Amino acid sequence: MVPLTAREHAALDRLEERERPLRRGGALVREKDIGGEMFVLREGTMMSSVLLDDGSRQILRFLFPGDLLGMSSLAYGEAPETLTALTDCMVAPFDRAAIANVVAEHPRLAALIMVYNQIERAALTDRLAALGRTSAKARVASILLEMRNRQRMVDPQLGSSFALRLTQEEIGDATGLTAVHVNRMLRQLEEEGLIAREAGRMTFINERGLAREANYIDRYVGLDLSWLPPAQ
Amino acid sequence: MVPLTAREHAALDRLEERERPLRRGGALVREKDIGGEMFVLREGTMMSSVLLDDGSRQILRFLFPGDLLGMSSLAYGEAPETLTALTDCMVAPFDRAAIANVVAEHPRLAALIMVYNQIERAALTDRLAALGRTSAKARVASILLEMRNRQRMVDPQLGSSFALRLTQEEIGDATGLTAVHVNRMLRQLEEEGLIAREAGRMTFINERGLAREANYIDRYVGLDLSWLPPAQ
DNA sequence: CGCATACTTGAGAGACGTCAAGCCGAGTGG
DNA sequence: CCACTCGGCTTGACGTCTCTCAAGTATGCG
Repeated sequence: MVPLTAREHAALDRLEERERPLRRGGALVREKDIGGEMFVLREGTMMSSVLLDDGSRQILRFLFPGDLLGMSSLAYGEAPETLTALTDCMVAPFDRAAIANVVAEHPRLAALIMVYNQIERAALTDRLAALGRTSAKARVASILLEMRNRQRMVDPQLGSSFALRLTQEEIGDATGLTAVHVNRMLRQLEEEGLIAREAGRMTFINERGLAREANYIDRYVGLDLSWLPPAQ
Repeated sequence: MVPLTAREHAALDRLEERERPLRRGGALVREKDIGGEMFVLREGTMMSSVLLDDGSRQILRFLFPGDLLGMSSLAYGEAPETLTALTDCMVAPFDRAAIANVVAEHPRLAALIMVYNQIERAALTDRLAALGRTSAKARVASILLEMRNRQRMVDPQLGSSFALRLTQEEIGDATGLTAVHVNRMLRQLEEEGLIAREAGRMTFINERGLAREANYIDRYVGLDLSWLPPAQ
């Protein structure tokens, strides 16, 4: 999005110099963990979630390569959310001192982290509005669009057919529904000719109609970075 | 929270040098507004909300003195949310160049803005989990606790009795409920001896029980700022 | 081949929404 | 001072969306 200087590139490379693999299903951070480590997701798909004390789970966000994980450590000693791998992943851990260094030495990178925070915030508020004010069908449709669009940022030639890689229970935990009802909503979307499914593969038959159903907004377009401070 | 240097104080004062009053009910920013102004809320209570295209509204967050408003301008050219005054307010506008200057000149203040973003993020994810996975009664209870705790940060001697200053419709728009159902939930909380109400005044009779009902977490405690870079 | 995990479908229940009516207090204008 | 309106609160009856429970069907894996 923004051409970086050699010094900025070097600073980012230092954040990512260590690598750590993570198995599908593995937890990178659990709620209330202490340690304050943060990560760059390099490969794979993850999710962040919270557990309520009746045992139910709310998935907050799906994470894709390039995302920053665990930034809540900047404010809290205990992790407020769990980070789990949906597929085999590679992450690059770094600590808060590394962020302190970036902020002190690379103001433009610090500003880009703030931009990242705002994009994530907008995505969270979109889901908040979806949970509060839209129907089950709309919420499921919006998860489908979100997963495809975010996968497409990693693989730009991804078309209208893709591997969702979520169980119906995970879709339910993201949308505030039960797995049973997610199933019914998927079938309805299928019967209405909006999507098709075969063996975990999802195909958008009528993407326009799906987006209309879902009220979906892509928060990775419409960015305006003209204000960034000069590189240093 | 953190003792600031004279230079840092001066930089913050520069952000707040202009002041602008706002009447109860007035809109400071509307969705899709262009302009990218941001604000510090100095006095009063505000809310941020989005409108869905069926006309329903979701309130995302309530805002209190000291809060930063409209930071989404850091990422977007168009405002993604509306900012409305719940009471008469005073705000201090600043522009993105001011943020660029803070980031370039005052790394520790930049880091504090990141901390602020993470606190806000945690509050949003709490509400997300509440909407997705808790009952109507729990959501209403959690709004009551949130409003009291945040008012108490402005006025530390505020006790268990306070002016809520929200209509039942506003509570509904924040919790994803109808005003009618909010009314029923308030009455239930009252009948269970958790709260009392008289003429817009709310009193917590059994705060412990209310917090248990609500699953409420105060996101302004448990902060860990030990990592901040040195002042410059 | 047996087991676990995920998906599918039906029937019935419950939480929350919709519609409608009435009430109350604060302005406001005659 | 009194009608009048208006926004907000309250309550009942009824409808519907989503959940729960339960059973059955793939699919993959040791």
